Amino acid sequence: MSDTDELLSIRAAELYYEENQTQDEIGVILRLTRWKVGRLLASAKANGFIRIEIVHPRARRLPIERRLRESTGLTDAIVVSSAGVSSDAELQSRTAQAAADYLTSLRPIPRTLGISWGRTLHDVSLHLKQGWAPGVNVVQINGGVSLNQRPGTAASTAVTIAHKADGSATLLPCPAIFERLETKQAMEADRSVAGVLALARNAQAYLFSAGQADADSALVDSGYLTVDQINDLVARGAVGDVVGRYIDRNGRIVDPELNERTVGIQIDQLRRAPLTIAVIAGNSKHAIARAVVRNGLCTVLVTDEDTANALLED
Amino acid sequence: MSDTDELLSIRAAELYYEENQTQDEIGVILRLTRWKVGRLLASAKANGFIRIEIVHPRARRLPIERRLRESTGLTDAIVVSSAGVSSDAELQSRTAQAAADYLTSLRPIPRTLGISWGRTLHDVSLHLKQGWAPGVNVVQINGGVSLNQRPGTAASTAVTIAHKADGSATLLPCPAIFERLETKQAMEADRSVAGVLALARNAQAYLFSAGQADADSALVDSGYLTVDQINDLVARGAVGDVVGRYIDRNGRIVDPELNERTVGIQIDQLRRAPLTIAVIAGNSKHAIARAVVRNGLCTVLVTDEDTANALLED
DNA sequence: GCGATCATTGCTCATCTGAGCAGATGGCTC
DNA sequence: GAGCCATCTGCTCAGATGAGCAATGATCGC
Repeated sequence: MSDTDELLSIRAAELYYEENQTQDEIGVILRLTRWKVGRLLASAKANGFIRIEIVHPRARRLPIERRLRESTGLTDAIVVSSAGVSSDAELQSRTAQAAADYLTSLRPIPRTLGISWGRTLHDVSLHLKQGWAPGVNVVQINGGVSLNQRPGTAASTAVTIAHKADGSATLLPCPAIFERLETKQAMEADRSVAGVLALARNAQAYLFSAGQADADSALVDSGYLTVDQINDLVARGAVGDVVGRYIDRNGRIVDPELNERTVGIQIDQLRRAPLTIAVIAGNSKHAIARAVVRNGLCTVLVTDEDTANALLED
Repeated sequence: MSDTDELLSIRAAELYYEENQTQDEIGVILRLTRWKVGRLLASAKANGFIRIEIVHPRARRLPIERRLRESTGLTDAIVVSSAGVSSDAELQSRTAQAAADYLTSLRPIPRTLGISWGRTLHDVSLHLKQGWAPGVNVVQINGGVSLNQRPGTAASTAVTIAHKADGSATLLPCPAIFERLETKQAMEADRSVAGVLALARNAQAYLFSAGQADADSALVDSGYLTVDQINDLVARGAVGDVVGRYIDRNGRIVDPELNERTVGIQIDQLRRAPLTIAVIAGNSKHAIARAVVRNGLCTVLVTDEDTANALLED
């Protein structure tokens, strides 16, 4: 397009979008036919001079969602807009809200829903509305009686989600990671735990988040791992954890021995499940999000715009 | 609007603006009539959820221009968009470009144009296109043979503007500020200077910028004033200078003695002139811009979006 | 419970707008 | 300078959209 046409297209856009003039009226002002004005406006759009943003906490980015689905093979992708977001906390809250919306609109409604725990899922549980589903059995899929007392523990998340669905919660009453393998095996052999794990393995759908591998991890917070241990995992290639298990960028378990001492369903069970919803948001989680998506650990991803764009850049 | 309607309006907006669906198609997806969809979209706009920005160096903000005209009584206001601008320099360049555009489209074309000098006007002179007007006599309206050698001096600005209009430049060959009043009076009495000043007083239009009152001022740069003097002026209420004369927020001369030693047309001559174009941009110039506009020192203001909004906040 | 009032809904109609097409325009080659 | 190709322009026509209006439904005071 010529230089003067470009300038004209900007003048036309000002009159059209800011002054709400019709293309006809603009034509009179700029001494052009209305068809020329229409073409100028189209070219302004095509050149990216017109930026339309939906500024709202619940806004999603459908084009990015589509590109994500196409490029990754996800069955579904939910991408929340980061327009007008100032803090990472706000972004995570928006994403949790979107996950809650997605769960609510899910059809068919899963009879049993396996969930992990953490700050993100706790946030999702808070955003769900009372009666979001008519009865769902929520099953905890990895251990996690928090060692310290804070809101957002595994139990409260599961109970809240189940309660709001007028359903029941089945808790996994044991730590996330045992110090000794024998204790863990003994625990798993116990009927109460084995029954929950069996239920967890047969859940119709899974909802989980993922943590980045750093000192802020919920597993460190809860006292299961030390910062030193995390640093060691990172040195060995860990990008983050999924259901308490640390994986590298290729989706492989970083420390098999540690993995053995971790209670909960295996990564491979997620990989085989038909409906696994990952909720991962925030700038620090790009790496783990990439590992989860690239290695088929989820079929549905709920995330934020920036993380999604990072995934698309591959 | 109800909460669910608000959410629906966002969903509709996503489909309409990001996916280019028709309101009819959206109606099918959201199980609404197309009229409902239209109303939802209208309400999303009315609530400010839809933000449309024109991202282009030449983009202007017509609604802000209109509000400025209405609230200040300016005969014209040109406001350049600051969308996508990263530096103050870029903003000033855009504004200079807009001023050049305004000059070019000015009708009737002024036979004599009085101009001040400074970085901004130099920038304007560079953005003018060869042949922007068919002959204009450009007259310098305040003294300013720069004491050091840099591009952007008073003379080169006037000559460039005149040259590009295939016109002539009349320079005011004397300093901006004299140290002694007697020298200044003697100079003004000289035919060569007096003639230029008479021409300057009778210009059909004026084009000038304004400087903020701080150490970055062009008058300090050029060696006419020291930083200490500026600080003193600021302490006495100065917000900036217009054609070399420092004024306070009420448009009054801050230091009459200094003013007497300053060569050029008086502030009051600007106030009386029928067409005075002020070009003022940048975050540091909000105060002086306010002083210029509120006190009727210009009839046309060319500025940036942020400065304009600052003016509107009064 | 009942009417009055006000917001909401579905509709008609006029206007606005984009797709597609034929003719005009303007370089470019030979 | 003739002819050709690509681009641009103005147009028709159909689809998309907003304004305005009557019907419907909700809400409130009595």
